[in-house]
Order: sequence, then structure tokens, then C-alpha cells
Amino acid sequence: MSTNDATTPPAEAAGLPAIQVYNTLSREKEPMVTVQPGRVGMYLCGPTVYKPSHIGHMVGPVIFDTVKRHLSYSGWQVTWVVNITDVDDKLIAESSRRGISMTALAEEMTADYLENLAALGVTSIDEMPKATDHIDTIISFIEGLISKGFAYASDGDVYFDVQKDADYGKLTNRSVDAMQGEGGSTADRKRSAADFALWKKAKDGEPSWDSPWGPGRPGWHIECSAMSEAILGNHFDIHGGGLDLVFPHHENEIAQSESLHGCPMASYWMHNGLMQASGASGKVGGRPRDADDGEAASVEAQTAAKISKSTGAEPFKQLLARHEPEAIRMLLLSTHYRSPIHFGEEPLAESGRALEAFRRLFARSERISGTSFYNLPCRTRREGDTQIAAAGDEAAALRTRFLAAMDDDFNTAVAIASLFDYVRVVNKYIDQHQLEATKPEAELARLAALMRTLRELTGVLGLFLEAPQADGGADEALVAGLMELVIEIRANARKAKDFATADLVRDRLGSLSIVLEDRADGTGWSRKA
RNA sequence: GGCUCCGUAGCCAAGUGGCUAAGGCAGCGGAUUGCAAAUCCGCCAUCGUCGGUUCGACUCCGACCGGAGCCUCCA
Repeated sequence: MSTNDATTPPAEAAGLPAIQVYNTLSREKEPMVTVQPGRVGMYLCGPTVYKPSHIGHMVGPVIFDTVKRHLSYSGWQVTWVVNITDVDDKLIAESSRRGISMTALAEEMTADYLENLAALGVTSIDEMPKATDHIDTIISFIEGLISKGFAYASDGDVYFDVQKDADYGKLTNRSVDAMQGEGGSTADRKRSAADFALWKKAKDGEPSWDSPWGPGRPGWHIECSAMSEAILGNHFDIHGGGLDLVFPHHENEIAQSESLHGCPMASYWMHNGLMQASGASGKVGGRPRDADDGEAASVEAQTAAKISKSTGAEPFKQLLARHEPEAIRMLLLSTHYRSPIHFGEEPLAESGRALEAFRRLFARSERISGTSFYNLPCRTRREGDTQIAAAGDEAAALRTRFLAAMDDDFNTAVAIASLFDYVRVVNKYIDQHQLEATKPEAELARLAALMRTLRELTGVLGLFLEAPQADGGADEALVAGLMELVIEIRANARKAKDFATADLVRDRLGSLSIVLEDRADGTGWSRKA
């Protein structure tokens, strides 16, 4: 409970913690200094909505949702924007293949995307602008670039002139002349190969918008420059995306925005590692590249490849049918966000098992206190840290460790590790004070405080936000009733020292994936994960 | 070929120029239990290879081996 003392200083600026952020631009961690004190503007490149989203699409949102949670919790006012790309060559191709309008396709796939985000607890996005809602913004952005001499129209297309941009390539350390650029049919309309399209002339029958250069549609990169400016301003704080977007997408965004505005587009460029399809049989996709040489020392050179290039990229909905979203979120956060994540059935199952340690503690504490973890009131702001951290208190030290990890470039892996330690501390507390047998008031209050802090911290990670859905349907009550009956009968057998019967019951339930636990305060049951 | 990055225990995965190299899964031993389960306690790595810098490196530098990403629209 935050004892809200009246001595809180009026200005919050001094109270904000120091956060380190790894910046792709400088390739090092930098202290976070925001454009406006106390505020953070954050932009994440969202999906092109032409087919159902897969696990790879979820990585960025989960990570940046966690980033936002931590920054908000730490006292910043964060505005987070994720764009929806709803006009693009792939949308045109897919909608014509299916015989529906591009708009209908985009709406269908956007809905799919949103449902998936919600399942994973990604709830903190403030705005999701669509490219097609910002065509005017985009056109005037392009006009601005042309009038400043950074872009040129060419036969209905408009291209960015890379030669005019002195520091082009600074994000990815590339030189202009080493680049191929988008080739093919448009090559001859460009001044140099590395130039990229800001506006594309429409072919017959393609969706198009009127523009000073004739009917057409925006190029790939321009929408992010235009929409981030419209919502977050010329210079905002954090721009994120997958590592595969660094080039050309983000490089080109920088070229467009900084050429037009003459100031940095974003202070920090954060890129998440890519999901690797690994391990599990057959799902990996990509052909086993056979170097036909004789023997390889390692019998199986395990080929990993990013999800989006593998056949393992099943629709996220299907994945959700097999794994609970909490386990997926846990898996995504248990690796540092800049590292590749090895994805597969086994890692997923393992992170599901890891989750159980938390759930068992929640259940245990609820049995003792009568209050569900999910209903605990807890602090949602971290101000006043120092009051919590009573010296020598193991739990407080772990909370400090958790926060230090998050402050250090959002190190969720270390944060989670400290949470596992935290769970152990609470279990030990319950053991030592025998809270399941006797319930002294002071210790119960202490337990409640420990659990509130745990809820506070898991909330920063976006984990355990809500009680898991009871998956059973109408039979749920029936099963519960039957289990109560079975347990009662077995208890009688145990009382009569008829352990053969008691064990038979437990074994048979075990083969039905039901686990019995004989505790001091009675017998509980649960389904095996 | 150019540009990034990674290689830590059976598996997954943090981290550091010198102090006991986090945490999870699996495994082993103990406490507890009628027996289990759960919980707690304990055990389980010298950090890809070879050189170099340094009083000292797993942490810095170089080479090599292996893996990943980008160099036309993939988050």
C-alpha cells in the first residue's frame, strides 16, 4: 500500500529513474532523455494486414507493451503508436486472389491481429493509425520532400533521391553505391538504383488515390514517416521494430523524415530479435541445405531460420488453440529482446511448466488468505521505492533487482529470474510460519503485502493480468462435484489406514491427468499441465 | 562480397576485467509425507577453438570454426 504522504514533491521530473536504452543508431546503451520531460512518444512498425498474423508478428508488440508498462509504471506519460499498413502490393495481390476488396481483406486481418494482441495482454497501444486514413498526410509529406529537392516525380511515380541525403545509410552503416535497390520494372524510372518509391503509379484496376502525380498509392516507408509525424511530432523518443526492418525500412524512414524536418526523427531506435523456428520435427521449413561433403562432426546441424521465412509460420490463432497465451508471453520475455528467440513446441511447453510455479503460489496464498491474487490491490506507480526497500528485507531486495534489470535496457530475462526467486521467498515465508495451519494476523498481513508486491511486478511484465479462463464448459461444476466426492471417499479410506484404496484412487486419477495433493489443510486437485 | 550480431551446464537463458558465473526446465541427494505431490535445503558450467593485451579475461583485441539477420516490401 502506498502510504500516500503529503510530502510528495509537486514536480515529478526529479523523481524519474535512470533508464538505459540500447540504440541501434549508436550501437550502445544510452541514458534515456526524452524530448519532453516526463513524456515518451513511441512508435512501432505494425503489420501489413494481408494474411493472418503469426507468432513473429507478436514479438514486437509484446516487447513494446512491456516497455510501455515499465515506463508508465516508472512515472512517464507514454504515447504508443502502432501503425496498420492496409495498402500494399501484397494486399492487392491477396485481395484479388480471394476476390474481395482490399478494404475487406484489411479489415478481416486487422481484426485477427487485434484479437491476437488482446489474447497476449497487449493492451497498452494508444493509437493504431491506418495508412489509408492518412493519404492526405502522406501526399503533403511527399510534396514537402519534392519542394526541398529530396524527391522527384518520374512518370507517375515519386522517388526519394538518395544522393541528396548526405548521411543516408547511417543507421545501418551502408554506402549508397554498394546498394542494389529495388530493381525490376521501375529501375529505369529512377535516377539511381538505391532510390526508393514514395508514391507508386497505379496500374489498371488497382486501388488508387488521386495525387499531384496522378492516381497511385503510397510507397512502403512513407506512411510511417507521415503518421509518426502527425501523431508524435517531428522528433519523438523511441522508434521500434523487428531487426529485419532496420534496412531498408527504418533507414528510409530516417531519410524521409530527417530530410524534411531537419531534425532527428527518433532519439532511440530499438530493434527486437527475430523469432527462430527451431528444433521440432519438420516444422522448421527451409530446406536442409545439404553440403554434400562426407561427414559432419555434429550429426544434426540444427537449422534455425526466422519464422516469417519458414513454413512453421502457422496462424497465431492455431497456436493459441494449443498453448495458453500466458506461456507464449512468458517465452517471449524470458529471452532478452534483442536476441533471437528459439521457438517451438518444446520451449513453449517448458515455459508453460515454469508458469505453474507462480500459479501454485497464487493458489496457495489464496487458500490461506481467502483473497485471489487477481483481485489484489497493488501499486501501479513505482514512486516511493525507498519506503518499500526496508534494509535487509529479501523481498524488497528482489524488487529492487527486478527494477534495476528493467531500467537496464528492459532486461526482462533478469527481471523474471528475480521473480522466481521472489516466489521462493514467499513460499519459504509460508513454510516457516506455518501459515497453512495457524493464521496469526501479523504474518497474514505480511503475506498479503508480499503478494501485492508480486502482483505489482508481474503487472509490469504484463503477466498474470487476469485469472485464467476455466476451460471446461458446462461440465465444470459436475467435475468439481465428482472430485469432491472422490476425495471425500478417499479421505475416509486414509483415515481407516486403507492406503491401498487411497493410492489406487490417486493413481487412477493420475492416469486421467488429475493430480492429487494431500496437504496439511486437506486434499487438493488440479489438472496436469 | 559488404554490414550487423551470436556461440555460457543435458536443454533454454542472463551476466561480469579480479570477489560464490543469475534464473528456468530436466536430473540427483536431503527435510517433509503413510507413500506421493507440492514446498524448502543442497548438488550439477571455467564460459566455441587458438593466439594476444593485462598483475589478472569467460568478459578487451586478432585469427579461425560454427550459427543468425540485413544488403528489393519479411515483425
